[in-house]
Order: sequence, then structure tokens, then C-alpha cells
Amino acid sequence: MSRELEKTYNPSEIEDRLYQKWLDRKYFHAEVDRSKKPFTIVMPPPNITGKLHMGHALDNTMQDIIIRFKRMQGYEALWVPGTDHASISTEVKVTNALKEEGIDKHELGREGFLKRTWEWKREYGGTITSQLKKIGSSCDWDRERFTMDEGCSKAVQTVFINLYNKGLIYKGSRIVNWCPVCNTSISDAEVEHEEQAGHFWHINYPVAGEEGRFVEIATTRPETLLGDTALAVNPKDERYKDLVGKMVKLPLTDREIPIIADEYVDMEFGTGVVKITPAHDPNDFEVGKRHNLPEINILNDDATINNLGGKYAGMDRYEARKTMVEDLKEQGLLVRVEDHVHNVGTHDRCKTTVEPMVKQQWFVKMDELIKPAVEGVKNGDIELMPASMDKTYYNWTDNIRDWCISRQLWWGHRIPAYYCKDCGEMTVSADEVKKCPKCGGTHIEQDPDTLDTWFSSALWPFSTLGWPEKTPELEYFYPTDVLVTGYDIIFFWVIRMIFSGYEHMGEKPFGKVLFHGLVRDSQGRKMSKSLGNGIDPLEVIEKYGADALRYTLITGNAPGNDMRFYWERVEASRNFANKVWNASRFIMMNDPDNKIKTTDAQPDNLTEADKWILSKMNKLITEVTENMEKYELGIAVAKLNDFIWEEFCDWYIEMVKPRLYNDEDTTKNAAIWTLKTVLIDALKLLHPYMPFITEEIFCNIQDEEESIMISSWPVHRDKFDFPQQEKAIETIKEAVRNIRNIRAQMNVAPSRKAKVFVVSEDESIRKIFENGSVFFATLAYAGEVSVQSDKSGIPEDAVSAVIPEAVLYIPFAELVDIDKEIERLKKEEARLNGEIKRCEGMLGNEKFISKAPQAKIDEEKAKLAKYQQMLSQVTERLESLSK
RNA sequence: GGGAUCUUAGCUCAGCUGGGAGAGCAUCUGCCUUACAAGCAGAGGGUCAUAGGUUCGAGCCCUAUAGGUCCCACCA
Repeated sequence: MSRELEKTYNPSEIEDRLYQKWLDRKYFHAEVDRSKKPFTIVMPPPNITGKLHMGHALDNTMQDIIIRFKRMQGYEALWVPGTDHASISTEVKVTNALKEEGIDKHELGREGFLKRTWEWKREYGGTITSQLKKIGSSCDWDRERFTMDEGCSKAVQTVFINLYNKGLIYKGSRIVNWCPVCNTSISDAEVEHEEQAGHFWHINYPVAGEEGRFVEIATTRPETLLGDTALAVNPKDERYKDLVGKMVKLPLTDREIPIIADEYVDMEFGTGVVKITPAHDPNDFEVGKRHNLPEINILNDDATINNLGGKYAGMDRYEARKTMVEDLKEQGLLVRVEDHVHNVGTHDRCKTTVEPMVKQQWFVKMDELIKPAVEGVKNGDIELMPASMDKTYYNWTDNIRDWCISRQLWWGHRIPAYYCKDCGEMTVSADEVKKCPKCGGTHIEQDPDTLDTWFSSALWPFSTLGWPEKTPELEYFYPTDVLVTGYDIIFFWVIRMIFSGYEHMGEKPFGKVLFHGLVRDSQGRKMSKSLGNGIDPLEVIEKYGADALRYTLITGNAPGNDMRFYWERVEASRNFANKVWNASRFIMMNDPDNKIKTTDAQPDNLTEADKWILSKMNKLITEVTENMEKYELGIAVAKLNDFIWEEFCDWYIEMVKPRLYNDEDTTKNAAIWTLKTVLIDALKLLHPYMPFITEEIFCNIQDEEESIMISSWPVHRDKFDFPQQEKAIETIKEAVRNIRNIRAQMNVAPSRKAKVFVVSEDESIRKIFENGSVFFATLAYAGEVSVQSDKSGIPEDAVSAVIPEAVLYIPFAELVDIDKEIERLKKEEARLNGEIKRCEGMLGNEKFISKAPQAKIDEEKAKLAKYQQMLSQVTERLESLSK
């Protein structure tokens, strides 16, 4: 393998090749291995109709980071990928495709349609998974699943039958949300409420038998009047007390309906009289049940008025509304029209206003099922991250209603219920029923409905592992460890998986749920097709590489928070990748034949600088690991970035250069060994975040085929703890910073070297500078460094800087402006005085002394001593300059 | 109506269990120093929304207020 690397990192050449290498070597594949601990993630299955968007990119990057980390830590790490059949989306897509060919879905028939849809799935359903590969997802493609594959379908059927037999699934005539465009019922979770400007129509209903007396009601949906079966008032309402029990004439019809009393009516709102339409309003439905009112459905499935609507039959709901209002006006029954803003339920897929309707549908009874799911989160069996999601979760579980699971669609899992046309008997069965068990009739028809898409995805954590079969995988990998998903599908999916896990497996589906937010555009708007503000992750990958995209999505963002996408941030990520690339290139250039290996014994002539960076690295390993274990991915990588860029590149590499450029230097090899050791550990820590570039460098630098993916995660090594050396190097860094600062302030050209005197009475400090003089001189642009215990030989007008336990002098003879120098020192004096005052204030506070922890007190005492020592040096300098 | 969350440098955001305010980008100054100008060195810039409270000590905890965002909810 070539050791000549390009000057800048070029991801496009590398990514596909490396991904293929990993695939070929089956690195992503996990097997049941009892000698290892399992770690499992199941991927939230993207819709087969989907195209990769930033949400997927974020979701999968997070999962990939976690799974790569765990794999390196030695777990048998399994990440199960798959796709969702997405019943409505897919059905709509295929229906429209057919329409363009001039084919009507119903003409084609159910079987023909399903055949076409499977074909469509085979052709396009894999698009999204192939895109997931582009971002580096290390999922076990051998175990890829589909919610409608044989195994998952078996799981769905088993669950349905189990729940039915337990009485937890029932069929009933209930009010459901009906989408007249998609022509199907939908669950409560699929209804989005949006505020719309509408009207409040006040209508007079004539009281039967009392000429000239009216009851005024107010409604936002006057067309539903056709289905009214009562008016209701509050039993406590004095205004209407005498009306209760009387009848009113229902306008525009020849029906009479009763006035009833029900607590549900709010006296304060509107006129205090409510028209009751049990077939088209969930509340009215309840009222109707309490008072045994008839339910009159006045709508067809496409939201036109049905044949019960008299002259309005056949009109669209809005057309009927308009016409009816006109008619009411003509008859003098329309009192007035007010503007009114109200919440309208719309279908989340197609944005059509849903119509509540009474329909025969299948439901899952929720009240019992939800209990273990609530308990599981309450007692910590499942942890939601961030924890604030708990409240959202309970808010839903506390107000849960039965789940409408039947859909009037063809694409999906068909309900395994069979009806005998002869006697009407219903049989729920896994196998096709051919003969009625009750009457023996053979005219059997299967329920035409299919199940809600989320019914199958609710089983995903165990259906993908083989359930209902008792597979070794299920036994080994279940329960899964962490679920990563957006907070927007907590109700659709997360909660349903949780109660399904407890119900069917007797155990939680996952231990933790890591929620992430939305990726918004740079102005904070949701990325959407209609706005055209979406950014294609593939475009980002093409321009900057998958690593840069992943890095951008993971940095500078706390768990559960939304983030904004900026190209500038991608650029910054790319720059970081490039930094790593060049640091690596630098190291390779200094050991072109790869003579020094990290596996070599630790050199016995490590310098203080070497020990410092090794010690720093040791700390970094601990911090990164701890944060990743808490799934604080952003914090972990921020620490890593700081270490690599600042400590390693800006300081350590610069410190080491004089040794590398000097062939006489006996510690040259020690430097190279340290550079490589630290770099390789850093690459490993970075690998989960930036898998491609780290792999490429890892192989190049070590001249080997071995992959970083399967290398072991770095662990803290006690032998690399060097607290003394850490302190020593920090002292030198402080000195360097001071000198650079002074030089910049004085506009001294970098080319101009100056002699630097380090004066300290403390021998250990002097020793530090003597040991570090090789690089101290370079970093501080010093021509020569003189370390001494007193000021002998130092010109009186040298510029000076005070650091703890030492004073630095730089003689710039002609450049020095004494007044400016005094001013600078006075500023420093004031700063130190401020610090001293602060320390003294704290230490002088009796309560602080008595209540604060001893460590904190000692810390402040040490600071005070340090500042006092520095202050005395500054004062001394000032005095000698003022002479 | 209920709930969540946010308000920190010009912009976008970090800041984990309370112990001297950080990053990236942007701005200004100086550098093509033989890994990297996608870079290096330095600088400026914040009464951490407001007002109270708890505490020896508050960006962090509590209460109220203002503004923003989101979720849930059957007010016809």
C-alpha cells in the first residue's frame, strides 16, 4: 500500500472502496456467540417509499457511532436493518403511478394491484437502504428485514390472533377518523390538528308545537345537521330547563328531534345548546350512547352527502354546507355568522380534513396493555433520554384510547378474519378458512381490511429476531440495548413497541431510548418538499464526504434538541478531517519505511513532552469512553476534537519537530513512537464518528490490511499516567503563550529571534525549562534560552512576563517603549490584585470555611499563594522600571 | 386548556451531578514557519431574557414575569 498521501483528504476516492472492503470481510455481520456479550440495535425501518433525508442521516449516524463503538469494545454488536411497507404511502404512490398509465386500481383488482405493488417494491424499495450505505452504516445486511416479509407477517398474524383470543382485539362500530381522499380510517395518532379560520353559524331550530319559539345553536359544520338526532343543554342551565324533553323541528328535513340534558354541554360556550350528531362527532357519539340516540351517517366514503341527505345527496361536504346555509338563510333560520378560528383534524399523510364517522372497524383495547408499558418507564426498566420525554410519554399513556388498526387498503397485512356468507359467523384464524365451523357453509370471505402499518413495526424488535419462533438470535440478542429515533414518532412507534414487547415477549424491547431532534434548515424551518429547502445528504457526501456529514450532524447539539443545518459547519467538519489527514501524513513522512511500530516496546528515553501527551491521551480515553457510554456523543467528540487539534497538532507536533529534524537527536525514535501511539489511539476513538478517514489512515500508517473497525477500543493504561510531566509541560506552554502574546503586541516579526531569559529561584522550575529548551526556543521564537536563578546579565529594559514561580525576560533593546511596558505591567498588576481580592474574599468568609468542602478551600488557598507570588514579581518589575 | 422546551459572544449552539463563562463560524492584526492557507500565531467581543428566592457560592436549583418553538387536548 502506498505511503504517499495526497496533500488534502479526498473522500470520494476512498469511501466506496472501504465500505466494500468491510462488506466483503463480513465485519458488519453478527452471530450468536456465547463467549461475548451481545449489543443490539434495531434500525427504525425507513419507508420503502422514502428517499434518504437529513433525519435518516442523523438517526443512522447516531446508531452507527454506537454500534461501531460497542463492536470495538468487544461486544457481539448487531445492528438489524430493514424497511417498512408503509401501507398508505406506498398504496398512494402505486395508485398514482397506475393512474398515469390510465389504469384504475379497482379495475385492476386486489390481486393485480398487490402484484404491481410488489414489483414496485422490488424495483424502488431498496433505494433508501443503498443510500444508508453511503453514510457508512455498519448494519448487518445479511439480516435485513422487511415488515411484510414472511417472518414479520407471521409475527403480525400471531399477535393478532393472540390478542383477539385474549379479547384485546375487537371489532366494533365506533367513531373513527376517516380520510375521504385516502378512503380509509386512520388512527388518532395520524390526525394532525391545525388551526383554521372558519365560521360559527348560528341557526334557529323551531320548537315543535310552539309557533314562533326557536332554540338557537351554533355550529362550525352546519352540513352535519342532517345527521342530528338531538339538541343538548346542560341540566343545570336555567335558561333551557323547560325545553328539556320537548322536540324541535330539524331544519331542512322533516324530522323532529328531542332536547336532552347532558353534563357535557358547557353553558358558557356558544349559545349553551349543542346539536348532537352521534355519527359524525366523537363527543356527540358518547352523548348518543348515554341517551340511546340513533346514529345517522349522512356521508359517503368520499365525503359527499349520501342518500339520507334528501336534496343535498351527492353534493360534496363543502358544497352542501354552502347550499344549506343559503337555504337556511332563505327560511330565516340563519341567525348570524361569526368568524371563528378552530382546530381542524387533518390526515398527516395527505393533509385532507378528516371526517369523524361511525364505522365498523377493528380496535386494540389499550387500557390493560398499556399498564406494563407505563410501569416499565416508571421503574426505570426502560430509560428515555432525554428524561424530559417521560412526561410526553405519560401524557399519552394516561389519555390513551383504543387503537383503530383496520385500514381500508390493500397493501399491508390482511386481517385474518373470515366471514360465512351463509350464517354470518366470523372466524379468526391463522389458516385460510374454507368451511364455516358453525354452519358448514363454504361461502367464506376474508375481511378485506389490512392492518395499520404501525401494527407490524410495533413488533420490530422481536419480529426481526425470528419471533414467534424461538430462535437462538432472539434468545441471545433480545432485549435490544438502545433504540435511536426522532421524538416525532414516540406515539406512533416507541410506545407501541414497548407495550408489545412486554405483552408478547414478557420483557422490554430495549433498555434505553435515545431521542434526537429534527434537522432544520439554516433559518430554523423544517426541511420539506413543499418549501424546497431540503438538503440532500447525498449531495453533502459528494461534496464533502460522509465523514464530514456525520461529524456535522453529531457536533454542537444536545440529545433531543433540534439542530440547524449550515454548509459552513460541514466545511468546518471537513477541515477537521483534513487536519487529521495532514497530521497523519506528517507522521508518516517522518517514518517513511514504517520502521517504528506502536507494538514495539515502550522506549526508555521518552521526554517530558512525550509523557505529557501520553498522559493527556490517557485522560482523553477515559472521558470519551465515559461520555459515549452515556450516549453523550456530542460531548465525547468535542473533547476528541480539542485534543487532536490543539494538544496533539498545535502543541505536541510542534514540540517534537526539532527532534525529528535533528538526526543526532537520540530521542527521535521515542518521538515517532509517541506520535504513532497517540495518533492510533486517537484514530480509534474517532473511528465511530469518522469511519472512512480513520480506516484509510490506520491502514496506511501501519502498512497493514487489518481494519480499524475490528481493532480494540483504547483503554486507560496506568503506565501512561504522568502527572509531574503534565504539570511541567503546562508550565512551558504558559511561558510560550506569554511570550507570543508580548511579541504580537509589540509587532515583532516572527523571523526576528530574540534571546529569552527564564529566571526562577525554584530549581524544579529551572529544570523544566532546561529539559524543554529544545522546543521552548522554537515555540517562543527564541534565538537562545538562558535559564538562571537570578537576573544577572539581563538588561534592565527587557520586556518581561510573570508566570507562576518564574519571570521571563526578553531584551528587545531598541523596540522597547518603557511607558508601554509599565502600562502593560500595571494591567497585569491590577488583574492579579483582582484575583487576590476574590480569593481573600472567599477565604475570609467564615461560612465558606466552615461549609465548603476542604478540597475547594485548599484549591483557593493554593491560588491565593500563586497570585501573591506573581504579584510580588510584577511589583518588583514595576519598581525597577520606574527608577 | 394542559405539558415540554428554549432565551449564553455579531450568528449557530455546547456547558453532564451548583465551585472562577466555552466552541465553530464571522470580525480585527500579523504570518505562504519544510503536515495542513481547508493552515499557524495573537486579539476584540457576553451584568448567561427579567425580577425575586434557596445557598458560603447560581448560567445551572426554586418561584414569578416576558418572548420564541413544539407536543397533546372533544369546547360544539
